[in-house]
Amino acid sequence: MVKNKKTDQIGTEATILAAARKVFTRKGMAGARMQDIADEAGINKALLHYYFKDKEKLFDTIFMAEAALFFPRLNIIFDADLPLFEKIEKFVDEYIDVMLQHPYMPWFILNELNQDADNFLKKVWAKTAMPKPIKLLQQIDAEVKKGTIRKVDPNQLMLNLLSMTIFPFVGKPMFQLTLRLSEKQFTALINERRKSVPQFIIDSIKK
Amino acid sequence: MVKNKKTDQIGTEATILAAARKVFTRKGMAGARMQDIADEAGINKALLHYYFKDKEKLFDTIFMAEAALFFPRLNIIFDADLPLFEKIEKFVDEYIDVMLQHPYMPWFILNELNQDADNFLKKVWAKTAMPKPIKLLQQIDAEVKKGTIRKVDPNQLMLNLLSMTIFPFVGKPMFQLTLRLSEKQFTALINERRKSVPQFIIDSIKK
DNA sequence: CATTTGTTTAACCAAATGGTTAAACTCTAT
DNA sequence: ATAGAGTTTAACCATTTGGTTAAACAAATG
Repeated sequence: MVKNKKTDQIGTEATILAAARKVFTRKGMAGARMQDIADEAGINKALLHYYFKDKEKLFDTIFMAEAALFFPRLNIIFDADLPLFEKIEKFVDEYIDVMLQHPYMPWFILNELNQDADNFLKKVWAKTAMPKPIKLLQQIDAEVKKGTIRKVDPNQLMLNLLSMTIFPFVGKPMFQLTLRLSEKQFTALINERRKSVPQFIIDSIKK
Repeated sequence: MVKNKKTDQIGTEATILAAARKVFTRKGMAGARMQDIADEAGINKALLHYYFKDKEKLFDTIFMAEAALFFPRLNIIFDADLPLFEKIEKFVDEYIDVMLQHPYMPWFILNELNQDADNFLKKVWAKTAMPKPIKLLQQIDAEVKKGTIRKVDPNQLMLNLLSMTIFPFVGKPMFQLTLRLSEKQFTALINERRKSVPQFIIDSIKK
């Protein structure tokens, strides 16, 4: 048996995965064409099926791998033993990190969730970890009761936090067009948000 | 020539459009099946094509009609002659209105923008009105300079405003699952946002 | 050199899908 | 009553697409 071929195997496999990710992100699962993926990867359809049995398998492979990256990290921060403000700062900063490295993921995930939430639940959140914001919600509630922050509905604050962190990635084309931002300008704006979003939130809720 | 048939014609056409909207929203343009739309509308494929030449035509009809509802309204608020805080309040309130009436639209629009921004530009924003937030941006800038609000980057504030207003609709399934909200609870939460979001923003930027 | 794995080429198949067609039936306005 | 619009039925066609297959080639390992 040959072993060193693995180098190439992994190379090709990675190429395919990257290509597929690109196409799936642009066109969605239904809109993506196996031929497009093969083209994007610079290989042919036969080889594509040599590596991945079928479209669904390919999709799931990508999706699960990426999803496994996203959600556990969420929970670690949610449950961390940190003061509220620090937790918010950390959340925004870390999540912008992950998203800058995988800018297509939010869209990917929302797409799946939107099309078949139940399936997503079984397929992804059963195997990785469903986001469990309870602890953070309780923490907010506690701070409100202690009177250390303004009276806010924890759910609303959570919605705001997630919206401001995630949405710019989902609505990127929209923002780029309406605010007339180049790629660089957009990334710069996003990076500023590591500071500006927590600042914005804290300014709003601190007494 | 018969004329009164129009009553039924409009009835059927509207039924088709509603059905198509539903299916397109769930499955996206590529994933939607004409047969599904026909079924959803309680008619047959032949009749579907009797009313709408092809899938693209049907899609565009829906899309343009809805988009024409969305964007002009945006600009009216952006350009309105109102104090900043009131403008923010009005924006959030009105947009939640439109979105509650057309909950699928944000997703629809983002989907299109994500798949082919250039095409969207030509097809939709050329014919309706591209969002032009300049005036609001300038207004924010002016307030900062006047010293009536905290020093904020207008672009960042704009991102925050749009994110908090739109994202809950886009991420609805995600929020419903993670926050364990029934349909009613979710709608209630959204409705509270008419007040809570402007409040949140104003609390953050007012001096 | 021979064997194995990776890869291409090119033809092919079956299923799904968008779209068409023609004939017949229903209803209603005139 | 009749003509035309709305509608159904059912068969049909062309194309796209996911996926397969077989033969041949490349490269490297043993």
